[in-house]
Amino acid sequence: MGLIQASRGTRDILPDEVVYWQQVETAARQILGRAAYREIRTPIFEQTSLFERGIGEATDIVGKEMYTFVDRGERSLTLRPEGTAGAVRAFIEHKLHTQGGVQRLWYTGAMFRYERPQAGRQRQFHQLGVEVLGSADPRADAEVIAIATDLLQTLGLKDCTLSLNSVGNPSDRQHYREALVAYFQPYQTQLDSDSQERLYRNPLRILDSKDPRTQEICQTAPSILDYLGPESQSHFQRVQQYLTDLGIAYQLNPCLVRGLDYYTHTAFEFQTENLGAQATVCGGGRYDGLVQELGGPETPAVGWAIGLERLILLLQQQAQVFSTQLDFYVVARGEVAEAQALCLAQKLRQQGFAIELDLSGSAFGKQLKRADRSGAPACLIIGDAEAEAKTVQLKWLKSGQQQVISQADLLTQTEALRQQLITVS
RNA sequence: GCGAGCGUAGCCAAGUGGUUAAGGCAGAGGAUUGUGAUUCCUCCAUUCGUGGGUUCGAUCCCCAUCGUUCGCCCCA
Repeated sequence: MGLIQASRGTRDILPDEVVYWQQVETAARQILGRAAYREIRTPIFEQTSLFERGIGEATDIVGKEMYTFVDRGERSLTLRPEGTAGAVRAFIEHKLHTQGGVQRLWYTGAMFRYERPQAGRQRQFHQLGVEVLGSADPRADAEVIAIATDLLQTLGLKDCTLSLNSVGNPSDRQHYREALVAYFQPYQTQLDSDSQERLYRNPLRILDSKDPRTQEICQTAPSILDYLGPESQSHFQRVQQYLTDLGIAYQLNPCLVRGLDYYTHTAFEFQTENLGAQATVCGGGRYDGLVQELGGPETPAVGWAIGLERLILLLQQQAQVFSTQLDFYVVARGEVAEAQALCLAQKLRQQGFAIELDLSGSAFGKQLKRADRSGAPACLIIGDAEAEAKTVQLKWLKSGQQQVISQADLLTQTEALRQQLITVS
């Protein structure tokens, strides 16, 4: 019918759903604030080369998923596909390292990847992420994981498991990569076609193939954990020890590899079985080389990102209801009464009450029905008689009890009103 | 980028190559001109995502397109 719809892979978040988003944002602000993380807001688009260098030319994100365009000044720009590159660029550009010590940052916002939409996967989606810049201490790894755990738990997320791995430093990984290629080569023809292609380009990826025969072959493949040098091993051991000290359960998964080139040492994911193929709710790890790669000083770093659409899908599945709580629903009929209702509603709002004013002008019966459905514990009724006497009928919807009170008293006895609202609910 | 399924009102849906496209929820009005439940009555898709084709005739069959869902790839 020619109506313009939201573009493919984008969607509107309507008021009923926004309450979930606010719930997440409020919890995040509180938890991150307590841990001395500070919010950073970076641009939605960046120079294309930032992502090419930061994420890695060989990755799918850079290879086929970026929203890249040329602007009127002939610059190649890209809508950010993830948040880390921009945050690190800002860190370097504004020389935040000169502020000394460790920088703890967090961000939230829209990200863009050109992919086939699926449940829990869109072209415009939202992440909430943290980055700790300037610490190589394994306690930093443990801290970010603990904060993610805390946030997910606070939101009441169930059935979410933490997978943990180490991908070592670049030299460990190089040795491991060679060993893997050597192991897989004899099986080359038995691997699924995707994995055959990955054999030389990105052999680590073969490990998380979903093809049954490939998985079988992977069972006896060499483990990255046997290729970690002493330093990497010690780092990984300490991360695990700290998690145990924190009482955080995790599962070692030597097949866990991250998609982006910049990861080193710790890699982790929070996964669920309730999202179909999109199992990862939160993914992160350490990226000691990225800051330098982007032209900054040598700066170890660790962080994670939560996919908010996925998180909120899970919260909705758990049927948690967060409704905006109304205190009074105001109903009026008649010209004078309607004017009084308008003013009374506004004055009560100024006193801190949450008020919905019925604007329909329809019969009291209809207005009362709406009052009932609004979820407000009580309603205020003003008709001709009340308008004349400058009073209001205060009706408690649960009990049906009703009392007459003067409009002036209503505004001065706010403490008593508040008490009544509390006892009723 | 590849493979498969789906698209009938705000929501959930039945339906058939043949004049008027079930039903339910929600919504509006009324019975009740000042009080929430229940009940009852009335209204609520000139049209079946969009465009084209086949046909005397298409919501139904065919093609294309858009959207969506599931899987692969990949990722949050």
